[in-house]
Amino acid sequence: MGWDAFGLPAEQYAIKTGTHPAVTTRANVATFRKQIQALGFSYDWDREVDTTDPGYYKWTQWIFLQLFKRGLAYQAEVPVNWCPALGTVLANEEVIDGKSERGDHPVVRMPMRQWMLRITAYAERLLGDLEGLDWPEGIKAQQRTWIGRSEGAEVDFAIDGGLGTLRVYTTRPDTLFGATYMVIAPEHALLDAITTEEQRVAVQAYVTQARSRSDRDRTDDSRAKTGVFTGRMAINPSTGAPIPIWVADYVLGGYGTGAIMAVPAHDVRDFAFARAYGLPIRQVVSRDGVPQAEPLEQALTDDGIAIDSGAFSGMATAAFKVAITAWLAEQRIGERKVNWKLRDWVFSRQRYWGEPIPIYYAVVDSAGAPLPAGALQPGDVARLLADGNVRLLADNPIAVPESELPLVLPETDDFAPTGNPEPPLAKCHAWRFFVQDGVWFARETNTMPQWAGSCWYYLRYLDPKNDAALASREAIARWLPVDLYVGGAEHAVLHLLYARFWHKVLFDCGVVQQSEPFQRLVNQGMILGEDGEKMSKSRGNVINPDAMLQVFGADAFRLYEMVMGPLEAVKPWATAGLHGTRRFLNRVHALFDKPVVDAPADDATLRALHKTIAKVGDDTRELRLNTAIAAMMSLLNELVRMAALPRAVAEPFVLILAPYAPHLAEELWQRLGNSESLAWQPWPAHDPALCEDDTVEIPVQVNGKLRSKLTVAKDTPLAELERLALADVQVAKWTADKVVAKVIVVPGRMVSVVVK
RNA sequence: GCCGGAGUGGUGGAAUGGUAGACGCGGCGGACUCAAAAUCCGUUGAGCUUGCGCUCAUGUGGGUUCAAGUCCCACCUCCGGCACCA
Repeated sequence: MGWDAFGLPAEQYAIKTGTHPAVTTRANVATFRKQIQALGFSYDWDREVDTTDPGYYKWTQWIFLQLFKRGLAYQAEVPVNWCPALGTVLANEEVIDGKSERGDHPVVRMPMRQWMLRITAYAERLLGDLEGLDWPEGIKAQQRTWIGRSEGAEVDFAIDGGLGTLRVYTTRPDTLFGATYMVIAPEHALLDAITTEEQRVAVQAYVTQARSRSDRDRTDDSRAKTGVFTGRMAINPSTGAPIPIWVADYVLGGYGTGAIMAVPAHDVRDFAFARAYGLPIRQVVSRDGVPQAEPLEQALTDDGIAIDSGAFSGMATAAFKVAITAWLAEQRIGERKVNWKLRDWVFSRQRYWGEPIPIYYAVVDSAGAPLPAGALQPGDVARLLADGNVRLLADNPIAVPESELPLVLPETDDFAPTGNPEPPLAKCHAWRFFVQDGVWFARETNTMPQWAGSCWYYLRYLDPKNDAALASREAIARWLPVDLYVGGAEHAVLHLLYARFWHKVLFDCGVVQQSEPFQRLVNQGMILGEDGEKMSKSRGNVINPDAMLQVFGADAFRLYEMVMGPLEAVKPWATAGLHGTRRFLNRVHALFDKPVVDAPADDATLRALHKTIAKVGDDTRELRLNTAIAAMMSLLNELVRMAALPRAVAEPFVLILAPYAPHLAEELWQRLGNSESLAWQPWPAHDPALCEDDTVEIPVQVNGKLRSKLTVAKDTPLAELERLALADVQVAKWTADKVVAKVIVVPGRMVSVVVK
């Protein structure tokens, strides 16, 4: 059991009430632990972990240092959501339509120094290794989309006026002849240089407007595309034709080169833009070598046959791509290029309640000289820093030695925002500033995001008390990889991608021996409210497990959750269904009021028992918990008919029931005279011979319709089955004045007669 | 729009290409009870016959097959995810 207890909710509650997040966390953990224990899960509580425990986050920090040493953790200027009114930086989910979720205050995007993790360095492996994983196709597909590999080419376009070249990325280099204009993103570095004097005012106005637009607005597909001509022309290298360079925010600064060649005839976005601004549209791909009638209704984005493309005309798209990429390389104006949508991971948060990042910086004066210890106190250094008399060597981060981990979060009662974009830890002067070798240093004040602790917790389960390593080599060798990971689909990309990334880094560090952490993944479906809608307080359809436990008991509750339907399915709660599982348990209990006898069970009962043992075993392994329970219900329906209960039936029945209804099963086990818990009993064995019946019912079809059933010995020969089928009274009615054309006999299964 | 998943009785859901509706919930009838609840027994897809039976039925329309809920093609609806990524 693990508590992922750092993060926003505890911190926000702390700011609101003044209660330290550690206190809230402790109380919440105690409540949850009690609830979970009441359900009777077989967790190994000796392996309980808590991401906020310094003994745990020591290793979260240790992993960060490994990332840092490998150049996978670095600093960059990244925009954050700064809310002046609240005096704090907000997470993306706290910002709605450019306003803070709390209080509806304006939020501005401002650049800030952040720690980043270079997950992009692992993009290729994160994509490729999905192949071998036993995961739901949907999750794999989501990860592939998120990683977003695309193949294409980069191409240089000469800018008119001797301004050098503008490089674009395209996945359709074969449409180069159809590029009739170019677009660069508003944040493109060359925009200023490209813009002509006549257009400068218009372009600057557009850029300002684009910047104020939230990401959400910018990516709203339904919004009409906007843009402004920069005044500058470029040269299409394939045709030599001058084409205008526009600036438009439908081109993203952060992807590819931040500039595109626009081919309106063969790209829906370029088509819409060209239409809106009256730009030329030139067809260069056709379905069959013949251009479509103009004006075009829409862009033709499919592959096809090149037209009007110089020497390349007539080529199929795939071949053309190869040919033109080679030509571009030859001309030294382009090359093949693979691009990824995946971005590096912003790894710092301006929060108190998270793992401190184990990094510090030298404090230097305006001349760059170290600040000697002197008689200064940490508070004095803070003041010097605030007044600009000293600064931090932010470009030279220094790792906290591993031997000094954990770097513990300072005790404080002031975890409120600082009122400026600095994290709350900046206010903990005595923690932040320290003297080493006679000069001052300052610690990093950003903390890690909540993902950090949950990225690797499965490793800590292996060896949760180990103080010398995150887990011993023996424990890692013994347990990994995780053979079954059950989790919600909401973690499809972020958590599962981050965890895979860290695991691969640890693999490269030699800490773990497999490159993937979770071999098999199953997504349990969400339980909806009784109204079929997502449970939510505002909707008032929330089911409180505690109340259900009170009324129906833990076993009935567990059983109901399992019998509702397939584990993966999203399904609505129905309290009425709980009556069914409770009734089942009552009936099991009543069954044991019958005398338990040592006499052997009759053949039919024995067969039913063994079939059930086999089915419950198979279904449990395959996580078909609903049908496993149904099978036990069926068996019970047989057993209640008996006057006495043979021990040889009662004991295995209790044992297969135990994983599903442990409380009742344990009680019945004791009533059977056992003093030791059934937890130490092996799964009961089933006799395959008893799982097959001697006589079977064979359906007989005539022309595909069921007409009769034969009850015959299991191993009745084919010829005999055919004879019996044709002799059957019911079958004869349908074959009477017809010709039997064919008889298909599937032994033990079915007889199918075809008549004409 | 793209990707993934799902459409089966009144209802939750079962069904290696081989007897559609297992097992529940609910309903109906009966037993017990003064009565109700609980419990137990029976019954329960629709329709026709109320006889042995027959016809229809797994979102829609085609197809493959002796045989299709299951496989193939086209489409509809719902859920989840992504979405100006060139």
